[in-house]
Amino acid sequence: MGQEKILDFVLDNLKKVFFPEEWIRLDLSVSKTELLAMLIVDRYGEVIMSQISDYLNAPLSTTTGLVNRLVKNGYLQRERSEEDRRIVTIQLTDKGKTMMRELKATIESYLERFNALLSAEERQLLFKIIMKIVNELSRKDPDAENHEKQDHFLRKIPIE
Amino acid sequence: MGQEKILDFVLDNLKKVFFPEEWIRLDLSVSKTELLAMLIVDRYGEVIMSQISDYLNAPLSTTTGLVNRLVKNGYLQRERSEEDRRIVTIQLTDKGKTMMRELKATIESYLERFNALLSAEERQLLFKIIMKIVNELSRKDPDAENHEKQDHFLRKIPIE
DNA sequence: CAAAATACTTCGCATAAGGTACTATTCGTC
DNA sequence: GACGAATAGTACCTTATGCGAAGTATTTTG
Repeated sequence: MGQEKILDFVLDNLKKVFFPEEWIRLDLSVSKTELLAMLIVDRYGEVIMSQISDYLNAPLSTTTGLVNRLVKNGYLQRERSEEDRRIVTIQLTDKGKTMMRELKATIESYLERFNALLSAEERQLLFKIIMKIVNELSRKDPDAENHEKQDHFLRKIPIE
Repeated sequence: MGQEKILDFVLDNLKKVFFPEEWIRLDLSVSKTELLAMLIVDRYGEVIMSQISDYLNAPLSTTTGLVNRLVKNGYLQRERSEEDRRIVTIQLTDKGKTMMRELKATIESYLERFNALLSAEERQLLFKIIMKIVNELSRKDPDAENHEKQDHFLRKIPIE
């Protein structure tokens, strides 16, 4: 397949790239952004509003609205911190925890489906290639530096 | 890397999956949906409103608003068909064509960057793997059948 | 030729996202 | 320990997007 055909292939599949939620069958009751917010809460157990904002690269005003919705719909709960009363901490409710469990189960079933398609060598090489590409992409990312300076958190998961 | 670590890796990168436009540096002056509309116009040269609606899986009322914006901003032009005066045909303006050219150039430069990272064998195997995964994903897609029955268009690009 | 179907548009509403201004609390420093 | 600056959030308002329902114009069909 030549370079031009690859370009055509990419263009024909740009919709899938732009709207992955349509082909990844995660029939979600929350929006993509809401899911990401819940994800970060799930991964840290408890977060503060600013951490969600940082993670989403969104202003606090946006996060307030987002969390309002998730609280109203029973996925998150707010709590005013006692040590620093400016701070509001956010946790998952039981309903929220259940949803995250289901999300993980869905993703795992996808991973298994893909794994089944590939041989051990293919799997390994694919992993290597993905890492190369991820590194290449983050290398030229100007956010990389800006972001490091004043982070509320950001944990790096060491791979391999 | 074990299955669980892969899950963590996926979860940690879910944001990149959900919002690819943030790491694909396509500083766009139009929204994702608008870009997709322009893409389909570009690929067919001239389309009708219903074709855009079909492609976007959106009702015509949505498409009208979308095209209004793109016309107002000078990317598209409307024309009433003479053969069937109910039909409105859409084309790219020069400004729209320029934007699409730039989009393609950007994507090509990404492809080249990735290509440079991979050996010939890696490239080939990656292609094979992508095809396997794309096939697997589309295999279980219920839309696949529904869509075929009454399409305004939909061209399949034969790969390889 | 009248009724149905097609291709769109208009209008009004709902939601999401973000900017600006505001409140409450804590920190810094004198 | 008091007062201004900084921090953490919220409230309010505006804009953009998306869609349903109803309406218009044109073509098809029986």
